Amino acid sequence: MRQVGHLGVLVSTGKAGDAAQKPALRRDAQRNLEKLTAAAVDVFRERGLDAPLEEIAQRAGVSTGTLYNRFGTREALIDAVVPGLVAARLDAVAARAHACADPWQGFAQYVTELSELQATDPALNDVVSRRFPEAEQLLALCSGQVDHGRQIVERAQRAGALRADFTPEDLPLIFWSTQVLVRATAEVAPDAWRRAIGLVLDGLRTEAAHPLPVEPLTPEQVHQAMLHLGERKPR
Amino acid sequence: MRQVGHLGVLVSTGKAGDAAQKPALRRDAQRNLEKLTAAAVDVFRERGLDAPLEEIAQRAGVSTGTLYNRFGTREALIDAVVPGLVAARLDAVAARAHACADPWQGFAQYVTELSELQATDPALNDVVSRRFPEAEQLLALCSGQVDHGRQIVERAQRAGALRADFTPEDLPLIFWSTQVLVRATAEVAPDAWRRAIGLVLDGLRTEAAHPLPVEPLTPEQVHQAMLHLGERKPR
DNA sequence: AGATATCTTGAGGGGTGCCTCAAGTTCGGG
DNA sequence: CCCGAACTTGAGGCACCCCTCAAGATATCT
Repeated sequence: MRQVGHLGVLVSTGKAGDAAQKPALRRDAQRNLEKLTAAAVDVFRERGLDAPLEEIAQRAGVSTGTLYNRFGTREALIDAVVPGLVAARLDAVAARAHACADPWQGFAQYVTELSELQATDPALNDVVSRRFPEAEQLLALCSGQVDHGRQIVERAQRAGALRADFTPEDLPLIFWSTQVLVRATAEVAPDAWRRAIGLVLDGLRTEAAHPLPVEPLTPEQVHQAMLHLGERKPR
Repeated sequence: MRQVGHLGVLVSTGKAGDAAQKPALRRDAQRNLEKLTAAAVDVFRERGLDAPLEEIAQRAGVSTGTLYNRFGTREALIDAVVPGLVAARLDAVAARAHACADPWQGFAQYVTELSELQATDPALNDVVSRRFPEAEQLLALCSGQVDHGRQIVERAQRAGALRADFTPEDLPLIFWSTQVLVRATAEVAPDAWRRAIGLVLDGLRTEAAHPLPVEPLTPEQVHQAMLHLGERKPR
């Protein structure tokens, strides 16, 4: 029973060229793997990261068994596909925010553009508002984005524009709101989220600040909450 | 084929004492109906209005067939049960808001207390953020609540405290946000929503107002959006 | 070409939940 | 006490979706 470990792709778990070289897929298997990742990209973009795996297999022209052979779990597939799908756009948003001369402007633009991505791309929406703990690449990517967010927040606060009691852990609150708003209004008023973001931003300026009733979340609480956000069950 | 119409309860669809008197349930059937509504109250409160009907039947000690005989649809059951479950508390919230001497205070308290109910009671959360178009009683109740909301908003605006470009149709945006926030943080930081509400409220004061990027929703759009909010599917 | 390890298939078993209907049970008036 | 109408039952069909595994197909090495 050779444990191939459902990797197949980028086995670079440690230093390269080590003992356990990649077992080298058979050529047909390699083709299928490519068809699968391509299909996954399409389906995830259209339907979000909860899309039925059966649809991905079908669109790749392959049976679900093959999908499970290649990637053993949904999250492995996500990890193989989604970072490439979202990394560039997320980085670009953070970069544009940093490039903004006015720190408040940079912050506001960051929040707005991220929400815009959420509204446009279901996969990205899931990336921003949920967490897939088995998806290491994606996890790393997210933690990088969290850093960007923190810097953008801190810069706006140093400039005295963003209220001082705001914390980077408050950012997710905003994106969670956008998530549900986008879902609710996508087919009826696809820009409605802009209005909500506008209202919130006005509450984030230093001049607007009134004391807040409770402490911010800890990063760990944010993480836990994001895990819960994917659950299907009412309770 | 006698069309009894899945009513059984309060047939008062039109003027009473008319032709189609209530067919009068058999005594055992009446008992079952009572057990069912009692069970539905419990289950809806614990799990929200999407709770499996099978669980309600089971908790009533009755088969699902009986449940479907009495109420033909989930919404009929909701309509029979939920108004009594929420009306008093919703009215009380609105009344307290009106009773507040300071209009801004009244508005802020209204938003806060409604969110509090959302956080506490899954059934109420669904009532506030979704719409069940077949549930006439409940629909009527909601439209009454909308009126209350509108009055509270307008009073705060007349007092110059609430920004003038806020509309009653913006209220649902807030409650949708609370909905997702409560779901995400219930087990991790059950008061987190208070922080989000605090931030939003600070954006709603007249002094905080900056121009908003898009028009408010129409009441019809709000209605449509609330219909969508219950959907299971990613898309 | 033959042999063998690798890969694919797709039916099938899980689980959740909705809804129905033929057959059996119970009520309650006569 | 009897019988028909009213009521209940619960297995079974449906729809999703997950994941597995024995059997068959295919690539690659010699």
